[in-house]
Amino acid sequence: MSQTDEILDTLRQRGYRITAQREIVVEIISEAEHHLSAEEIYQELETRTPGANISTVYRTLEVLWEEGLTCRNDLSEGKIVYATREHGPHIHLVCRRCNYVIEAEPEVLNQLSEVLLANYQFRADLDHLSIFGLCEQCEDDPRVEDPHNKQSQSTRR
Amino acid sequence: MSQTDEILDTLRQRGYRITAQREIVVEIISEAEHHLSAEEIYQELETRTPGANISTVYRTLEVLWEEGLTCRNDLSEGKIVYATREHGPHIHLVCRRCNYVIEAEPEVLNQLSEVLLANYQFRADLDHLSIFGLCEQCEDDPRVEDPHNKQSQSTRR
DNA sequence: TCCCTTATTGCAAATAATTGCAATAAGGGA
DNA sequence: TCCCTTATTGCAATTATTTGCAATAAGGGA
Repeated sequence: MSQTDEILDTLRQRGYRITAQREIVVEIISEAEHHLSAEEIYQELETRTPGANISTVYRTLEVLWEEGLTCRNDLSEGKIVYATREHGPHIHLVCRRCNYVIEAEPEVLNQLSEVLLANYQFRADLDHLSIFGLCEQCEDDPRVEDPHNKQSQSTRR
Repeated sequence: MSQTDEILDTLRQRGYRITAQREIVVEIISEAEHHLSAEEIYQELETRTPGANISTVYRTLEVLWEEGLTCRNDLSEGKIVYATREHGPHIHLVCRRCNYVIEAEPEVLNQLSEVLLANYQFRADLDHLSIFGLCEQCEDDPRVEDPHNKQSQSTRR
């Protein structure tokens, strides 16, 4: 069964109604090579079947995320991005200074996952986690001179 | 030296200008008992010195966060909330289904912190991390019946 | 297959957050 | 202390996301 159908089936089993809009949104995310913003998904939806509304896209994405069927990440791109949980998986180390994103192995979180479950009975979504912090370059930067580093910020890499 | 002055001093040392607006925003966050939204900070700023603009608040909060002087969290409250890093510290386990938040000990992340630094040269901000997932109740919920659980959702706890 | 219940949608309005730009003012140097 | 540079602000407009509500339609039952 395809990725798309698996997700739709899960939704159906959980009592959600399968609408044309939801089908296509799931299809778009499943087929995507990389993560997509709500706006991008809406644009693609428009080309496939015009007439839908972007609030439907937002609501569909919310359902998919709440049901654990997609991941949703703030990668400092100015908007939230979405992808299937099969995409990747990797955790995102996002530099809060230069916005550079390092993709890290999710295995580093295995122990944490167990601890949170054992100590807090919390089943954490750790594949695709976003963690903010400082990359090596920003950590080493002498802060006093050019603290905002506007020029090199965008072209640092 | 007070919390407020420490933060302002750090900003000054890093080349930022200390404006009246920034002073008060830092003061408000430092004195706060709990995390605050940008809007709440703006309201408080208005009572202390009217005339400032909320975009200044947003920009100040961005600087403070980028400089590692405050934490910024999405706790599923519909808006981002801010607090000093001294507040707490604790990590937030946010249930993606019922929005319940468990406050967990940051110590569970000690090992992760070391691994990220050693393997990726990334200095992660792990105190005050938000992690989404499922709480015990939502994990155990039979999904097929009443998947949205609207009634009990808000009153579950 | 048709009908009924009610989840879902489209729309418009509201809220949250960001941004461009001209005016202002912080802080270093003379 | 005054001046100059330029970071920061206020304002208005823009973008991102959410929400209330009436109309629509999915899916189960007769």
